[in-house]
Amino acid sequence: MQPFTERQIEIMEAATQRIDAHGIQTLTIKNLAADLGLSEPALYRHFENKNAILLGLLNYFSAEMVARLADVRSLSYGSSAEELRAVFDSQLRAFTAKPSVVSVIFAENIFHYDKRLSAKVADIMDVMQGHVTDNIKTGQAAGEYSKLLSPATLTTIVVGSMRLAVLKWKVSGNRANLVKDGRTVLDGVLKMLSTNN
Amino acid sequence: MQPFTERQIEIMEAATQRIDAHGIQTLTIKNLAADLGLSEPALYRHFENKNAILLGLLNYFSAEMVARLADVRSLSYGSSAEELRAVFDSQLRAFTAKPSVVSVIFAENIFHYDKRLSAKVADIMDVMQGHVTDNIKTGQAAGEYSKLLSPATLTTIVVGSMRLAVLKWKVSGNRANLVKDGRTVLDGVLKMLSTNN
DNA sequence: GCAAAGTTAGTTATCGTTTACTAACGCTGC
DNA sequence: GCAGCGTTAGTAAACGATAACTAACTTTGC
Repeated sequence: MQPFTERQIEIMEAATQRIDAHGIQTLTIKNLAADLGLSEPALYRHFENKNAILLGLLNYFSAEMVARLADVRSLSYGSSAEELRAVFDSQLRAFTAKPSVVSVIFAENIFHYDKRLSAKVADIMDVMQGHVTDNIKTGQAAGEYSKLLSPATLTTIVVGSMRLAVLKWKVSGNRANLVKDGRTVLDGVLKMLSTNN
Repeated sequence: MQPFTERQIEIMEAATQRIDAHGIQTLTIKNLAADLGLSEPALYRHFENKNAILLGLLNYFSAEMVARLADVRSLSYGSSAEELRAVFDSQLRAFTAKPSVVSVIFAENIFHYDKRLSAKVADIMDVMQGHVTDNIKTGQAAGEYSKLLSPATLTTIVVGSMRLAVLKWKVSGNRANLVKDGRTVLDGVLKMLSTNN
């Protein structure tokens, strides 16, 4: 989307960390300014209002994710399963590097009071599901995945399983190894889905 | 837990519906009182404070769910798969009957600002996972389910898939048929998990 | 020397909650 | 059979705290 200034990125990351650590209810301009060691009006030098910070941060993380996944998928893989592993590996590594992002990306409900914000979150979810559905269709066409279930149902199973793995990691206080645990779940799904087990 | 008065239940259901429709950010005493056609202080005749309303509603729905699922599982079934279908059938029917409850039961993040509230939501999630893990262990022991994957991984897959099915229904504005769509996903998982396909 | 980025000191609106009061009801005991 | 009394559930008005935001001034770096 837009190119953000350094200060804007600082503000958006501080907002994300606050939402992650203490919930959106505590995301006030006062708290956010204090987190950054700034006065409240200083924030308004960089964003028009509080909502613009939230919309900005969703656009910021969404753009990063779209670009990164496009990158991952532009490579060539020996099999559909291999590509799917690469996609989730990239995603789970990104979450591990910036755990607080998860609290904002997986947050259909906390932005429910604003159409634009909740639409953006739904949009991010659709991007991931799109990648998975593509992968499943290709894998089924190649005879690598079982055709017992429809791509739609399989997408729900794959994405749902991975989302819950992430949620469990979050509930554990990010103490678990998300890349490893997520890989175990994905391998499990692939094992059941594969035609040559 | 406690037996709630009729008025308390009215208040808790109004709060749940508001969270569902407009997000927790708009759950103020003023809005809630207006929804009920009452004055603000009237609410304090029935709950000590705003937090008690939220804690009360989580306890209220959690108790209903625990009792209902215990009931479902007290019956006897021809197979583990049949029992699992009955558990989720009951759960999805309950969600369909009271769609707003989902927004509050699936809300690890919106209660993040309060330990007691988020612990209660985590607790509710554990109850469901416990039922599923039990079922999977029994099904594996009976040779009905594949032993290729651990009960923990299979639980993540089953519960994760069903949660995403519910979330999709919610995002669709509850327009879809949750009982039917959820059943499709569960049947899909069971098909892959079953030893005699 | 000036634009960008910060400050102090306010604004108005709304938050959760309390105070003080009342109408309606059910139980006593004579 | 009803006066006296306590309880329940409501109200209007106001509380202090805090929300998002702004006007006006100062500092800073090229």
